[in-house]
Amino acid sequence: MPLSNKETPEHAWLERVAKGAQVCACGNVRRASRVLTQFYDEALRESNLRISQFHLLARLTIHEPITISQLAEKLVMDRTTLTRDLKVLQEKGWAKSVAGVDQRTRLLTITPQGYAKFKEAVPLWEKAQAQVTNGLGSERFQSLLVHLKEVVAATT
Amino acid sequence: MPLSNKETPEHAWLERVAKGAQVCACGNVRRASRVLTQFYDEALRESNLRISQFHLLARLTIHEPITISQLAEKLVMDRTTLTRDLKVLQEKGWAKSVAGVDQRTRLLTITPQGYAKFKEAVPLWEKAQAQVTNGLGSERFQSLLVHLKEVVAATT
DNA sequence: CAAAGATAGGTGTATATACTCTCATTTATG
DNA sequence: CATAAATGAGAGTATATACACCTATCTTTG
Repeated sequence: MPLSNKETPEHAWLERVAKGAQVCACGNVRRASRVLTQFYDEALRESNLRISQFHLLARLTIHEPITISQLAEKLVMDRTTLTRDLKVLQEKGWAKSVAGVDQRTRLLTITPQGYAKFKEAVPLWEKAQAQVTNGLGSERFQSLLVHLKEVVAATT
Repeated sequence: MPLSNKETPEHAWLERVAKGAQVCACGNVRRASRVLTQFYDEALRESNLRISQFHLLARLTIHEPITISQLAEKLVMDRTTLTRDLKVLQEKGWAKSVAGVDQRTRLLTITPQGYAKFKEAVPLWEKAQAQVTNGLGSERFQSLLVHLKEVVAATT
């Protein structure tokens, strides 16, 4: 009688390795990313803004006018991803882009409606952020931020 | 002469808040998720497996046979997302699903080709994982994992 | 200054993610 | 036992993400 998959030494080895993979740095960060994104998205729900869009508007507020490539670098995000994300913001009237002096570039700015939308979402974000920092405790939260920056620096 | 956007008290306040938003737990985790996903995807490139697919195969190895909802819960992932992710794995012949005794459920299993693909990617994953743990140092890496689990627990 | 190289950006394609709605099946209830 | 409530899963839609490839513009170099 042949061994079933679950009984082979091969499977036993694979299963042991697979359990080890549960400490994957990437897997754990991706899981946390899913959970936190849902948590913040829910908190911002009534503003009709997603947390990813909130982050973009915050960056535009600080850095406008800025080119797509420059903004992508600040967000450590692929340039073409940012192009698509910004398309949504532009369709909603929260951001716009005009050609720069260098005709190859597009200078991004936030619109008055974008400012208003960002301002509307700020207290909702603050509430969510407070829940997370209180849940972890200030010390562990600071530690998490530091470690995340370190892991980004170590793999960029 | 009217004030430009950048000169209004309103803008100054928004800019100050936007800078504060750079400590957003969600934003920092999402950024780390992008960076780590690219890093691990690049490491797994020659196996033609993405890190997300590697995680799914690892989970199937451990838990098969398992229903979609049960697996989604283990991954802290939306059920409908998992349905779509698994569709890709099934098209590539690495996983399959059959109806369970309860005719509403679909029982997921990994195929021999799925085992082979997972096994092929293991050394590539190990190398990437070692680079991250060495880059951070064992102590900080352990600390990061603990904090990520805490933040997931605090917001789930 | 014209041609080669470099740079900024967009498009095609594929995958990942989740919410809402719908359908099929199962379980609970009268 | 028939109907209502609950449950498991898929489809429609929208957004996020990035790689490979392409085009337009600018800069460098002969």
